[in-house]
Amino acid sequence: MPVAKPESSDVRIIAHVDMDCFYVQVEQRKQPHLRGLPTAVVQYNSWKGGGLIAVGYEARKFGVKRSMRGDEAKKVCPQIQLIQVPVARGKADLKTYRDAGSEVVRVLSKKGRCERASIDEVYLDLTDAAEAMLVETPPESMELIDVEALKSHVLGLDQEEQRDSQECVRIWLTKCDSDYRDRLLACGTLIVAELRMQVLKETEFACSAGIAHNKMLAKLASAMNKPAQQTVVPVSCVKGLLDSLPIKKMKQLGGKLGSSLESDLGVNTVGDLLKFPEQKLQERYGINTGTWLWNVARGISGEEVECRLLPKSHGSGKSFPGPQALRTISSVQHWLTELSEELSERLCSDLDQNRRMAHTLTLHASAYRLSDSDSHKKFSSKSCHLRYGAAKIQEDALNLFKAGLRDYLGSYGANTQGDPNSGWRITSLSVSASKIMTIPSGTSSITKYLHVQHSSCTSSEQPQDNNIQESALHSVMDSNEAHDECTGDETKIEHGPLGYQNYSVDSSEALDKFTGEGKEEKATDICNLDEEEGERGSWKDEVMDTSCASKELEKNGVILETTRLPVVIVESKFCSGPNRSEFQIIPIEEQKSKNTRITSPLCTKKNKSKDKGTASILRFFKPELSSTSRNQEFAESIQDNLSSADGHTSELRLSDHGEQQGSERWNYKVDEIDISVIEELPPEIQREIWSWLRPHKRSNAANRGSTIARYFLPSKSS
DNA sequence: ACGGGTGCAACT
DNA sequence: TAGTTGCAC
Repeated sequence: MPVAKPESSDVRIIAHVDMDCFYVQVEQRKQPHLRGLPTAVVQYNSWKGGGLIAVGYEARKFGVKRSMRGDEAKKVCPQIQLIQVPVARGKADLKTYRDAGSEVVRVLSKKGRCERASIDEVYLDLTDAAEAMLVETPPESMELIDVEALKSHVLGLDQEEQRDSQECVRIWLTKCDSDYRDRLLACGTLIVAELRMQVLKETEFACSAGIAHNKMLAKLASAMNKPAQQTVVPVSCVKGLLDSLPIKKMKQLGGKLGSSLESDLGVNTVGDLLKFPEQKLQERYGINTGTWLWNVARGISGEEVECRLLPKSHGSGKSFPGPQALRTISSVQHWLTELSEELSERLCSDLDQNRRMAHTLTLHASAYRLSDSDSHKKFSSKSCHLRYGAAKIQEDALNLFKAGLRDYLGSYGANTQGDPNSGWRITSLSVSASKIMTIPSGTSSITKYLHVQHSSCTSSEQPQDNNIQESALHSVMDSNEAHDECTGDETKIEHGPLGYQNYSVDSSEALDKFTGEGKEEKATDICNLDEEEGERGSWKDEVMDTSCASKELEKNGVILETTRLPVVIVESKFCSGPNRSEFQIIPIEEQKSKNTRITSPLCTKKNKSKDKGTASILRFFKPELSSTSRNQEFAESIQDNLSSADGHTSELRLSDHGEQQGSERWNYKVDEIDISVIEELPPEIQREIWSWLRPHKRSNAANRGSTIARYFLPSKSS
């Protein structure tokens, strides 16, 4: 349910930019001969011609609608060009469109705060830019106003009836005695026109935009004149706009809530909503939603434009309708493999391009039982710590699925052994990765980093918010290395040739769910780091703790399980410059400072006693191995696991045992920026790192230029 | 047997 | 928190 946020009294200039039939444009750019032809993008051409997911404006004239099947579209528009969505791994692959969306964001984010709202929509907060323009070059001082701005639709101007509507707009834009808010809006209009032209020039994509004082109105406006046009909402016409607007047109009211307003309150337009006192709305829909609705009726929306250019999660899913429903574990396994591979590839790109890592893997499924056809859905989603590498994701996803299936079949006690025809069907599967966090750039001092990180984390009410951390980190980061999430998507070049390609992560508590123990048992596996402990634990304490753990590791040879020093090896894709150090320590932020679950063998007797399997990473640490052979093995390991998917991704799958424990709390990565940071570490750790890194460094030229980095995490045991 | 594939946010 | 639900494109 929507929630009301107080609207600040300060005037804001917000734009909503919406790409016109985006997928179609992407295809038309790829195949220019399609331009001007009725075109639609379709996925899965097999059943009834596939489903349309985007319809070009030429095709719309024929009555072609989104959500038509390809066959229907052909009926109403025989000459329609149906372009299929690319298919990879047996499923639709939207990468092309995602990447095209990033191109647009790159242009739009140059001016003002930018929020990527979806694959083809962006919100901009242009307040600062508009204010600056009003001071420096107000519209009335301009000799020439671009025609694109003059083509704007300004609500309330009656320009549609005017013969020279552009002249009307010019007058409106340059009127210097109008309301201050309108004057700012005029500046926003000019800025947005300019931005849209830039988007067109740099990407060849046309877009529409709405310019208003808040997101809600901007969004509303952007849809009013399409394609390739922009609409402005002056304050004075808000009421007129909303009065007769069907309630369901409002964002968030297109679903059940909107229907409820219609049927329960007889509200058909936003104007109708004005009659209801806030209290009445609250009584019916709760305090938050009630207030939100009351605000909606008045065009009030305090929602901020978030500074976010990158998605907060990645998912890969597929549905299996009707007869395609999956009926065996092995078919589920097959599809989970496909989905996991796609997800893994996207995670690797994200890491590579944006230095971000996801921490949670979630599996969603839909199912039904043959016995009762009403049993659809309710296949509970399951999540676990995310381990990188397609094989691991697939393995974990399968286990999550099995857990979900057990839940699903639950009391029916049916045969869950995966044999066919045990009465269940799967109609959709998806794997997704969330809790994505930016890896901060190198610091000159791990210690400093930790102090800052620690305090900023623990003082934050919102552990999810990494802006706080980011800004805190900037204070200790080399300025030229400062990494701004805000521009993370678009400033990769500024990160230099560095890129993180692949790595294998430590371990995860994922699988302990599936080892047969119930939840009670699992609870004992988890050391909750409560707030106080988290804050008390000093950096040194934590490191010492880890170094002790790492000794234990040496003894029993179970690195990932016995030390809370999970290792990540990262191969740099662009690791180019000969002058560039190959080894990097980069601290990885971990946002959760409170209640972080640490599943370490040091705090669980169960884990101590099991997991005797040897991680393959260990090979690199075995003292009897010469450094050369370690290098060799390392290189081989990389090669062995090279994934050929796009020719420049590869995956390291270092450890492959199924019962890993531990979730990182703090991670530090060895970075080229300042190798001396290693010297800040306790001697035990230093020795281990150097023994491992030095040979590598020397032989690196012969070693395919791999950049290697280790993450390790001192964490305070409870 | 379906718009599918994604993604977000609030709620519990 | 993990898991659910709703919404949107």
